[in-house]
Amino acid sequence: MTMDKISENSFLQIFPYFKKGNPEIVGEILACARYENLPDNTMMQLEGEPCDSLGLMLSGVKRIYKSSGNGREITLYDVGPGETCILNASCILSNSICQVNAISVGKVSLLSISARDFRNLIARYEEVRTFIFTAISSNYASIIELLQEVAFGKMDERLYDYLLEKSEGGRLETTHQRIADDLGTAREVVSRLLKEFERRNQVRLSRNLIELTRP
Amino acid sequence: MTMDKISENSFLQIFPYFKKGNPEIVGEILACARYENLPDNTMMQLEGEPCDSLGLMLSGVKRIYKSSGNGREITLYDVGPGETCILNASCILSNSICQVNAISVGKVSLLSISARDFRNLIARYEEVRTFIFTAISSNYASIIELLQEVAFGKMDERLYDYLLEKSEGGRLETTHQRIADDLGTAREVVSRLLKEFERRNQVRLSRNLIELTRP
DNA sequence: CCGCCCTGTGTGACTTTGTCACCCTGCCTT
DNA sequence: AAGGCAGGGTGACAAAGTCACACAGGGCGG
Repeated sequence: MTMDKISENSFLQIFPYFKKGNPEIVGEILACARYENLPDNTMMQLEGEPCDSLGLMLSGVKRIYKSSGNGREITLYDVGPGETCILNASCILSNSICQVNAISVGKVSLLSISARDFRNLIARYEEVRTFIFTAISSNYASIIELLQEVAFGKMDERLYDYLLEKSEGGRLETTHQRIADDLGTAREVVSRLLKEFERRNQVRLSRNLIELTRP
Repeated sequence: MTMDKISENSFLQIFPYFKKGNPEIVGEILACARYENLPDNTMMQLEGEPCDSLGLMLSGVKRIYKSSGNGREITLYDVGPGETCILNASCILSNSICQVNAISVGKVSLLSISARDFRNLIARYEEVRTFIFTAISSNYASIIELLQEVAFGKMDERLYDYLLEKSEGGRLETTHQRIADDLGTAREVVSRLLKEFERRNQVRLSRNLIELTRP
């Protein structure tokens, strides 16, 4: 699906929030938005750079993460279709520097709105403000939960929860490194714990694949 | 200073942000706010309870923290005079349940605005929205920084930075437990590291007191 | 004034997690 | 066929969290 436009209808499918409320908003948004297609693994934001635009995700996933500076990473959250990255918005509204990195996971399509247009929209439409406020709240909640997990959680539980959440039909195709980068730990730790799970017959391991024995 | 009212002028001293912009706002805020005085160590928010009002801090400090459920705690941030707790605001705006605990550190005075009145103010005044958006951004930044520290930081560095930040004239009157609760670690860890610092002549320790030798 | 108690602190032993330094395997390329 | 490389395994040690006590000193009731 390579296109360079999107209809009001398909936009409303993905962002149903805007169905209620002033219908002219959607027109305004589409008028100032630029449609973008990105391949897998494309950097979308860089720590330390200013944010010049806000992205409304149409399809695919944008992973927001932080780097440790010496090889480790941690995923803060994912932004999926119908969502927008709150740190991105917050960065624009406060005219500050981006604190995190963002990268596409798989192919991504999005509507990009310039910082100026976004400030304009938010000043003019109550609905846009509420949309952002709602996103902020739910995002805040997930960040606090992550912080709590990192501060107090045990790695084995966090890993097992991760497997349950990410696997489909008891299967998860990924690498240990990828998991470590999501959880904010080291690859060796993930490998060790997975091996331990295998000894307890909770999983079966092979290259690029983890199978849960009782999903 | 025990009073049950506050003048527009003193309000503007503490919240200079509202000096520019529509002057009627301050009147509106004061009209719907209730003045409150709280003693030290008073619970101001409880995890799991709904937020019924927003607090504008006038004096003192409100500590926002999370508990692990088995004895440990971590301080997310402090809210001082001229600030308002963003999680509090976010909770009201999204009509959700409070995720964190808040407690007064020392005597506190504040203006309390009911959830309804706050929603009203934010709907009507651009300035109020900007005030909140700005607070959100800076608060977000501090939470992300904390998360990064917790995920990747070394405890000895975090502790030393804490001592530098919290001490006045090279002195810090507090208990090891208090420090541990701020940093999100165990008391024993703090005690051990401080002892280590003492062996290296970086600090002198006595009951309820830590002195930096080269502040 | 004495003994008790309670808060704050010190410490050893053990577990969990992170780090470092390798190694092996199987697949892909040349 | 040889070499390179991504993914994974492992041992050894360091850093941090947990558990179980021990001890000190200040305050207080008797």
